[in-house]
Amino acid sequence: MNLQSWFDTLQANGYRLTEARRAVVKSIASAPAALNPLQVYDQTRPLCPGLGLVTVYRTLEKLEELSLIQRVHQPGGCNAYLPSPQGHQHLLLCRSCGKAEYFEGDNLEELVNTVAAQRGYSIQEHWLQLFGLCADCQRK
Amino acid sequence: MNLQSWFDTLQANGYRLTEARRAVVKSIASAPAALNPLQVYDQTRPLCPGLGLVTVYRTLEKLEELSLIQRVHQPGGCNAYLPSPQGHQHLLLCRSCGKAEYFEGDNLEELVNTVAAQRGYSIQEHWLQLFGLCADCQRK
DNA sequence: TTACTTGCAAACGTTTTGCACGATT
DNA sequence: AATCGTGCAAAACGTTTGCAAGTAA
Repeated sequence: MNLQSWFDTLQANGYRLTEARRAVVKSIASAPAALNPLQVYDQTRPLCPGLGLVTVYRTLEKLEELSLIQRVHQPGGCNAYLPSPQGHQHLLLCRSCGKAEYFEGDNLEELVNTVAAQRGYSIQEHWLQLFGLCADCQRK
Repeated sequence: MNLQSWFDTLQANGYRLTEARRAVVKSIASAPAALNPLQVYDQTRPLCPGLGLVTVYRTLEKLEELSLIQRVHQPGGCNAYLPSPQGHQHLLLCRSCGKAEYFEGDNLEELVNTVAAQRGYSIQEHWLQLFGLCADCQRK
C-alpha cells in the first residue's frame, strides 16, 4: 500500500491534505513496528517541525476511522498503531525488536465452527496473533 | 477454580488475607463478564463497604502478578479482567452481553509451524479470541 | 472565501504514589 | 510486636476539548 493511496483515501473522505497529515502517514506507513502516539510524534517531528502531539492524536483518529491503521493489542499496551492488513491477515510480532508482520493462511474455519456449535454462539470475528522471535533476533 | 484456592495462592505468596481482598476476589471470580477496575469497585462495595478504589487497583495488580486473573483485550478497551484460563484455553466473547467463556480444542499447531517456517520466526505464544453472539443474545 | 486544521493551554478520566492509621500474622 | 494493607488526598499520566490563528480547497 503506497503513500498516495493513503492521501487519496483521506481526500476522498473530505479530509484536507496538510503537511502534518502527510508526515504522520509517512511515519506510520514506513515503520517496521507499531507506534504509539508519542512515538509517532517523535518520529514525525523531524519531518514536520512544529507538529503538535494533539495533531498526532487527531490524525490517528481519522486514519483509524478510515481503516487505514489499526490498534495493536499487546501485553505491554494497546495504544500502538499499525497499517491495517490487506484482506484477511493476522499478526506476527517479534517480542524482542517489536517488528510486526502480517500473514495469511488462516485455517480456522473448522475450529470456529466446532466452538460455535458446542457453545451455541454465532461467531462474527476472530483475532489471532502470534508472538515470538524474528530471524534477526534469534541470532543474537 | 474455587475461592479458597485463590485465597491459598495469595497467602502462599506472602500476601495477607484481608476483607477487601476476599471481597474483590469474590466479585471477579463470580462475574460472567470481564470487569474493569471501576466495575470491580462498584460490584465489591456492597460486600465490603468503605472499600477504596485504590485498594481495587492494588489487589488487581497482585492477582495479575500471581496469574489468577488476566487482562482481556477487546476493541472497546483493554482494562477489564477475567479469571485466568485453566491450562491452554482461548476466549469466546459475546459482543452483546459481554459474557466471556473459555474453550479448548486448539488445532493451531500446523498453522503456527507453517508461519514460523515461512517467516523464520520461532513462535513462543499465540493469542486467539472469538467474538460473536451467545445463544441468549441471538434470541433477542 | 469558506470551512477545515493547527497548536496551545486547559480540562478530563484513569492510574499511581505518599502517608498516617489500622489490621493481619 | 512487626509488618503489611488500607483509605484519603494529591500527583502523575495519557488523552480530549475549546479556542483563536493559520491553511487548504
